[in-house]
Amino acid sequence: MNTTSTYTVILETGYRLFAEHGFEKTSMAMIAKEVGISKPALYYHFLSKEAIIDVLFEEICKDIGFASFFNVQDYSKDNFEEKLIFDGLSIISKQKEDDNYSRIMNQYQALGYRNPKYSRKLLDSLDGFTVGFVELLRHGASIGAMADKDTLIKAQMLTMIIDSMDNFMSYGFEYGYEDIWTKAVKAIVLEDAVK
Amino acid sequence: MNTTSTYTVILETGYRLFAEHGFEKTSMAMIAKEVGISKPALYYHFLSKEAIIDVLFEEICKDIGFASFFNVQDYSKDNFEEKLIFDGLSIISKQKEDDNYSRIMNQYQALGYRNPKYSRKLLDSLDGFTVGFVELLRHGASIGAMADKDTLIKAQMLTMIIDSMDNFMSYGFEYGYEDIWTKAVKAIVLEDAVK
DNA sequence: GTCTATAGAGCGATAGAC
DNA sequence: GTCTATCGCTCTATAGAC
Repeated sequence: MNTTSTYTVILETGYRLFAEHGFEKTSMAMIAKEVGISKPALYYHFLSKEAIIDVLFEEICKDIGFASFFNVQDYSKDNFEEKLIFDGLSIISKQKEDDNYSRIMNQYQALGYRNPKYSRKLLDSLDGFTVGFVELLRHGASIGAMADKDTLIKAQMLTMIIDSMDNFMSYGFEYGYEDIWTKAVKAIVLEDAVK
Repeated sequence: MNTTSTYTVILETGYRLFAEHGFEKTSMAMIAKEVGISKPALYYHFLSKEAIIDVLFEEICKDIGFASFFNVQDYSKDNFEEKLIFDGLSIISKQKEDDNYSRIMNQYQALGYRNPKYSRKLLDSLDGFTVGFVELLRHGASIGAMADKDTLIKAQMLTMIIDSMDNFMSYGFEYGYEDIWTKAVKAIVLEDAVK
């Protein structure tokens, strides 16, 4: 695929400008100017502004699946806790590389409040994490790495913490993310020594 | 104070319309029409659209302090864990009463990405929660209700979970919030039996 | 404090030529 | 596939009367 086609340049430019100024304050004229073409040329490639926003959304959603970060089959009794911590931290690392990501997602979340077309995919993505964590924790229980208890609640908790870390990081909040994730995982894996 | 003055009606109407349609898609004409006055009358009360948004932000920020939900002096050794769970759940309850709240905050977050005027207060608010939790956990340690260890990390974790629950709830995610919060608190209070 | 009327700018999108 | 020119609309904000 030609990754320097006008089509692709438009998408990359749109991603950057949308993140920087927001969907509404980024006009088609701004995108066209930044790409170096005229407005009608932009409309030749995309039927509307919404079309650009939607195609970008599709592309982003492809990359944020649970399976991109966690591979259940690699988890053994010996490395379970350690690997769960490591894979979670890899999400944090990826996040640090792209400042624009959270800004864009914040806007798709806003769109989702008013249009189920966007909320459905966001919910699916988060649900994928929860389902993935459930599977992972069940696997952990089956190999004796942790207790088989409250798996759904634990999975939901991990999902929320992952999502929240993204959020806080994008806002420049200087939290001890590595320590928080580590503590959360340890609390969940080691749980049930008490109560 | 006259709570049915035009000024107040404008703020209440703005809050509702901004939550429903977003800042950008809510025009001054829409607000004026909904309030039942003309556009210039609206401009008599507020110098600009941004002024309405800013005054609303001030009002909202007043209500979301840590101290509104947690009172450190009420926590004793006997009720510590139970009360921490209860007060956290009271935030969830409040959240459930106002669908508009998270939608509005999502937008102030978006504004904060591009204007420190908004991000500063949001960061202060979250920081207030972290500082409050640190104080609360230190108090818990001093009265022997929990271990005096990793207090900052624990406080940050609780802050993130509270914030994330708000977020997920507003999106209609049917999570076991009560159970998640309860488990998080227990994990933090009971921690250090191991490691 | 509220109105009618309007200025002035920017927007998404298109016509039609090349 | 790209251009110049422009349409039609909506927006924030104001002038000036009452």
